[in-house]
Amino acid sequence: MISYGDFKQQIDTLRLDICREIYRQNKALIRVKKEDVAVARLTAIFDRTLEISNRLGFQAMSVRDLSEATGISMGALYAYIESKDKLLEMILGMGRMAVARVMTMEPPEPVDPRGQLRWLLRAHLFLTEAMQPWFYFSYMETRHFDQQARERAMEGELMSERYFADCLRAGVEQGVFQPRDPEFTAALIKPLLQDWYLKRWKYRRRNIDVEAYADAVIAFIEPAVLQPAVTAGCAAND
Amino acid sequence: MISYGDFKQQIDTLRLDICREIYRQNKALIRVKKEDVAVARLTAIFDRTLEISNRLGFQAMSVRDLSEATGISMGALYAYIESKDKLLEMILGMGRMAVARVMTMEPPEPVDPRGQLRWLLRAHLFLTEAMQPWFYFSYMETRHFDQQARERAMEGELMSERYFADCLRAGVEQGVFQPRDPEFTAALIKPLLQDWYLKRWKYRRRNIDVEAYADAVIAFIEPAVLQPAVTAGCAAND
DNA sequence: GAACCGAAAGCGAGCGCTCGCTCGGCGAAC
DNA sequence: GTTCGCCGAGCGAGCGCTCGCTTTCGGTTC
Repeated sequence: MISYGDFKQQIDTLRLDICREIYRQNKALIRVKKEDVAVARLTAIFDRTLEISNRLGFQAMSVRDLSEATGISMGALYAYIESKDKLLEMILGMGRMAVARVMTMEPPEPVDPRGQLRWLLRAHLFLTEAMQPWFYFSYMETRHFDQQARERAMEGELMSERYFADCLRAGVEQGVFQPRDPEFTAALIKPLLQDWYLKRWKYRRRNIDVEAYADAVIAFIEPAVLQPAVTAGCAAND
Repeated sequence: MISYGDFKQQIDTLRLDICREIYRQNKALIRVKKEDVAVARLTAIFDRTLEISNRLGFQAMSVRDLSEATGISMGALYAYIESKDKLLEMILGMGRMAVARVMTMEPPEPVDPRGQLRWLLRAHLFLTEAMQPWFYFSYMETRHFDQQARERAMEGELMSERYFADCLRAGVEQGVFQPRDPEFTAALIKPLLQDWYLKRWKYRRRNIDVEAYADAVIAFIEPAVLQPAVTAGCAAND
């Protein structure tokens, strides 16, 4: 099973690639021609935006705040972003791309439903840990988005539930999991994963890292989904 | 066990009392003297504020929006609220009072840990259902509060976890619950309860009401906390 | 290497607008 | 007639964004 450290490294490489791709997509609107400079500054703009927004909210962040935080003047900022709204769109696009790429990574080897559930849980937690600012931002700002962006966010939520529901259904068919409503169970799993990036302070003050949290969540979920006969064994072995 | 309908009625009565109390507390700052008029309008101001804020965010709600929604002119509004910030404080105070009063309601009769856990879960869900706009507001706006209000919100979160942790600890001592870290388990229960008021759209589109959600959460949690021997019986009986 | 030049990138005061909030005037009620 | 409550135009501040100007960069000429 992949460790968080390895995972984090992959994500960090991915992030720069994605920023570069966003630059190329929006080349027509960005007035800065030298790609390396532009990508580096765009990345900084995104990072600072997430940081300030997650403290104050995106609306409450003024472009002057962002200018001060990045060290880029007002005028120069608008050479990189078309408007504050488009900045938000670019940031959302960046996160969606990252999620899409990670989710198409296959689990290391074909596994049984229980192993697959564990892999799914860990992968989700690791991803949201590596990109915590983005996930927090996306969760908290959803209601300020325009309709299209809100629908995309809801679809994202439902899609990730589908991964879990599919896995649960497969487990039920193989007799490994209890025959509970898989959609509902998946819906209950989601907030357990989201709590990790929404209330970091709670776990940080208890010195719980993402690996420990993953273990605890798995131990919490499995008794509810595994057939009772298997449950006892599970509770005992970690 | 109390039904949601009964519970909701109690809360509705409580709400008016609390608005009246808030009026009396802030009498010095409110320029309107006739109590009945003032309380009625204050209640309307709170309701409309929650409604607009939960759609757009509190910051994005302009006082002009609120004036239009309540039918009270700008000038008159400021006869009821000292400032937009104080309005936020009053609303937070209202919710805190309601929570405090409900939480001091005793469970109908002394029960075993398992029954008490069920009662706690249902009471929490019913409360957040009856006052969903407030809980949603409080959750989403926390980061915009000043430090004191933020600390109060965090304390509220931790306090409600403590209820669950205490209950779990009692169950462990009596041999009913598994000897897991009660604080951590309580921390995982919290997001399951919060999902109900944070993502209503998800459950509404599946026609799941608060009673059904409570049942599902109980069925999901109990296998994780009950001793395995008892677990099998639980999974079978609802 | 120095001097020069056009293009690229950066700068920040200022624009129009909306925000939270105020205040002088006004009608209704006792 | 005095009091109470309501009204909405108007205030300074701060917002997103622009634009005329300056600085920096990279190549060319002597």
